[in-house]
Amino acid sequence: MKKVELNKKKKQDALLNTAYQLFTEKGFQKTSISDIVNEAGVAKGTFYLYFKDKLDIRYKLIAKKSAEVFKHAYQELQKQSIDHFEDQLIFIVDQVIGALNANPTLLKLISKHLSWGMFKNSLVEPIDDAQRNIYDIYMDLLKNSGHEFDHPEVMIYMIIEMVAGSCYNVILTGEPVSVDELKPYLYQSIRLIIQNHIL
Amino acid sequence: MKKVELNKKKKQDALLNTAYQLFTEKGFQKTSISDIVNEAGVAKGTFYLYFKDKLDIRYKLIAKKSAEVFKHAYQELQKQSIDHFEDQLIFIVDQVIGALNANPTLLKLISKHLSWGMFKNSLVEPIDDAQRNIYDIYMDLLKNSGHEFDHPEVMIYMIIEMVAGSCYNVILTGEPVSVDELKPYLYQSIRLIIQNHIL
Amino acid sequence: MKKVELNKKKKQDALLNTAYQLFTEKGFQKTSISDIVNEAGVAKGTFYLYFKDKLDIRYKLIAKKSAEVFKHAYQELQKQSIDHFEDQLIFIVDQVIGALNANPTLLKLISKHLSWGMFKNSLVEPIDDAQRNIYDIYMDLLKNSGHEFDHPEVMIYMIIEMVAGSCYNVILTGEPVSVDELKPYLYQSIRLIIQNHIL
Amino acid sequence: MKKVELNKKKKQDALLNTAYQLFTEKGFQKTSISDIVNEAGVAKGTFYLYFKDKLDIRYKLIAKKSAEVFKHAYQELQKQSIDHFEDQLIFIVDQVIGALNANPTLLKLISKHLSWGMFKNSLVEPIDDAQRNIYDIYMDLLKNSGHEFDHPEVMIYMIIEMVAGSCYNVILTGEPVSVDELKPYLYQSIRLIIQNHIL
DNA sequence: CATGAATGAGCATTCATTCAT
DNA sequence: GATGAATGAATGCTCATTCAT
Repeated sequence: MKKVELNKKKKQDALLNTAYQLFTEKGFQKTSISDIVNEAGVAKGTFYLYFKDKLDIRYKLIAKKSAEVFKHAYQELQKQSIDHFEDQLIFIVDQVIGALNANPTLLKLISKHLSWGMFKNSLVEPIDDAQRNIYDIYMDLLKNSGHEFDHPEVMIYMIIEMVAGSCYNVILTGEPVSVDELKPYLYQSIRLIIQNHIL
Repeated sequence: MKKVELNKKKKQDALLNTAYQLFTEKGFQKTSISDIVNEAGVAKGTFYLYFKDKLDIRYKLIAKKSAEVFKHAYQELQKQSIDHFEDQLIFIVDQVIGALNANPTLLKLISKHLSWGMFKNSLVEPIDDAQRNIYDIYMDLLKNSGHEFDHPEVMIYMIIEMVAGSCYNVILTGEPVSVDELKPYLYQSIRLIIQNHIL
Repeated sequence: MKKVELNKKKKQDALLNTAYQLFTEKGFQKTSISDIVNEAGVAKGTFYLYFKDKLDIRYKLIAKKSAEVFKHAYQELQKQSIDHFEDQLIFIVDQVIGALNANPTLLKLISKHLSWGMFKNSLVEPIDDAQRNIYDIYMDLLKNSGHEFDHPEVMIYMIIEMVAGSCYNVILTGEPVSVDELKPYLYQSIRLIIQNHIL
Repeated sequence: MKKVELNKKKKQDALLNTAYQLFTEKGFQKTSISDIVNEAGVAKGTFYLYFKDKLDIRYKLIAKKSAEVFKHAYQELQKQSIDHFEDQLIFIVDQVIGALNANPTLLKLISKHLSWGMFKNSLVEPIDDAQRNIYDIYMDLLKNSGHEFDHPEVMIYMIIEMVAGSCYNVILTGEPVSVDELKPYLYQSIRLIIQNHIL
C-alpha cells in the first residue's frame, strides 16, 4: 500500500473509532457529524470523502464491530479442543454473549441493526484476505460436524434471532431474568433446535 | 362515561388513527406532529393535551395495535376447541403471524419496539375493564394446562423473541426462507422448548 | 381585519421590506435567510410561516415592487389630460423608466425576472380590491383609444421587451448610450410599432 | 501552434464541451466543478489551470456558443444573394431564432447573459484570426447598404433587445403567442425601426 | 378546552479552492 | 503541467414545543 493510501485508511479508521465512541456515549441521533469530525480532528468535508452520509458510517461501524466480536469468538474456539458441533456453536454463542454483556453500549449500537443480511454478507466485505468469512466459518463447522442437517440456514437463523432477542433485554434491563439465569435454558433450547435439524 | 370524556376519547382516537396511518405510510421519523394534527383536523396544541410527546404517541399506538392483534388471536382460540397447551400457544402464534404477514406495515411499526416490558404490562393498561390482561390470559392457559412449568416466564420470553425475530426478516424480505417454509421448523422449536420446561 | 391578521400582515411586510433592503444591498445569492430574519427581528422558523422558500420571497417581492411602480405611473397618468393612446402608453413607459433610473437597485432586482407571466397576472394578485389590475388598465386604455388593434397582446409584449431590454444596460452601464440619448429613438420605435398594429 | 499548445487547447475544449453538456442538462447552479472534471476526465486542479473560476467558464462558454450561432447565420447569408440591408439583417435574425428554437437549452444558457458588452466585444476575442469579428460584420453590412444611418449603434441595440426579449418567453413557454405567430410582427417592427434610422 | 402563531436550536450536506506531491 | 485529498465556511430548512388568546 502506498503512503497516500495508508493515510486514507488511517483517517477512515479515526472517523470510525470516533463515531463508535460518540454513538455509544450519546446515541446515534444525538451525535452530529460535527461532533464526529471535531473529535476526530478532520474537516467536515473529509467525512463525506469516506462516508456517503450518517447512516453509512453507522452501517460500516456495526459491520466492523460485529465482525470483531465474531472473529474473536472463533479465535477463542480454536484455542479449545471442542469436538461436537453443538458444543462449538454454544461456545461461540457464549463468547459473544460474554462480549456483549461486558460491553452493553456495543450491544445497544448493533442491537436492532444486526440483520440476517449482514450476517449472510459476513458482516462486512473481508477487509483482510487472510480473514475468513463468518458465514464460511459456520459452513465449515457444519461440514466437519459429521452430521447432515435439514435446512441449516433456517436452523442458524432461528438460533441467532432467539439468542439476539433474548439477550437484548436481559443484558440491558435484567428483565425478566438475569443473563446467568437465562443461559442454561437458552443453551438447552439451542441444543434441542440443533438436534431437531439433524437428519 | 360522560359526554365530555367521550369527546376526549374521540379526539385521542382520531389522533392515534391518523398517527398510525402516517407512521406506516411515511415512517416515524419522517412524520411530524404537524402532519398528524393537520390530517386529524385539530390544532397543534391539542396534541399535547393528549400525548406527552412524539414518543408517547408511538408507545400508546404500538400498545393499542399489539393488544388488538393478541386479543383477536385469543378470541379465535376460544372459538376452537384445542386442549393441549402447546397447541393453544402455537395456535395463537400462528394467528399473530398471520395477522402480521397480512399487514407488514404494522409489523414494521411494532417490530423492534415490542419489548418484553410492554408484554408484561399487558401491552397497555386495560382500556376496557371487561378485557382481560394478555399476561393474565397466558397465566390462565398455563394454569389450565395440567402441567407444572420450570420458569414459565423464561420460556415464554424465549419463544416470543425467537418468533418475533425470525418473522421480522422473513415477512419483510423473504430471507432466508418464506414464512411458510419457516413455520414447521419454528413451531417444532416452540414445542421442544415447551417440553423442555415441563417439570 | 382582526388583530391577529393585522399582526401577520405586519410581519410579512417587515420580512419583505428587510429582504428588499438586503437583496438590493448585497444581492440575492449573497443574502441568507439568516440575514433577513436577524435584520427583521423574527425567528428563522417564522420566515417559513410566510414564505415557502427563498425563491418565494423574491418572487413576491418583485411582484410587489413592480406593481408599485406601475401603479404609481398610472396614478400620474390620471393627473394629466393625455388623449391619445400612444401618448398615454409612452407617458407610462417614461414614468417607469424614470422610476427605475432613479432606483437602479430596484432595476437590478426585477431586471431579469419580470416575466410576461407576471405582467399578465397583473404582477400579483390584487392585494387591495380597490386597486385595478395592471393588465386590465392596459385593456381599458386600448378600449378607450378609439382604435381597433391587430394582436394587441403581441404589440404590448414586443414593446415591453424592447423597453425592458434596452433600458437595463443603458441605466446600469450607460452603454451604448445614455438614457436620455436612447429615449427619443425608443419612443419613436414604440410609436411605429403601435401604428403598425392599428387596423 | 505547437504540440503542447494543441494539447492545452484540447483539454480546454474538453472542459468547455463537458460544461456545456452539464449546464444545459442540470443548470449552472446545480453543476459543480467536480461534476465537470469527473465527466471530462481530468483532475480538479487542472480546471483551475484553464479557468479562473466557475463564472469564467460560463462566460467563455456563452461567448463560444453565441459566436457559433452568429457565424453560422452569417455563413448562410453569404450563400444567399440578398441585396437590401433590411432583408440581410432579418435573414440573420431569422437564422438565429431558428437555431435557438431548435435548441432551447442553448437559449436558456445564453438567455439572460448575452449582454450588449459581449456583442460589442464580438462575443469573444477572435479565437481564429481568419474569423471576422461579429461587430465588424455588422458594420460592413451597414457600409454596403448604400444608406446613411442615424445612430446605428442605438438601432442595432434596440433591435437586439427586442428580438432577444421577445423570443425568450415565446420559445420557452409559447406565451403569449407561438414563434411563428410572432415572427411577422417582429420582422415588421424591425423594418420600421431600421427605416426610422435611415437619414 | 382549544387554538395556531411564534420560536430558535439544531444539522446534514455542498462545493469552490488550495497545495503538497 | 497534472493531480486529488483536504479543507471548512456557508446555508437552507425542519420541527417539537410553548403560551398568549
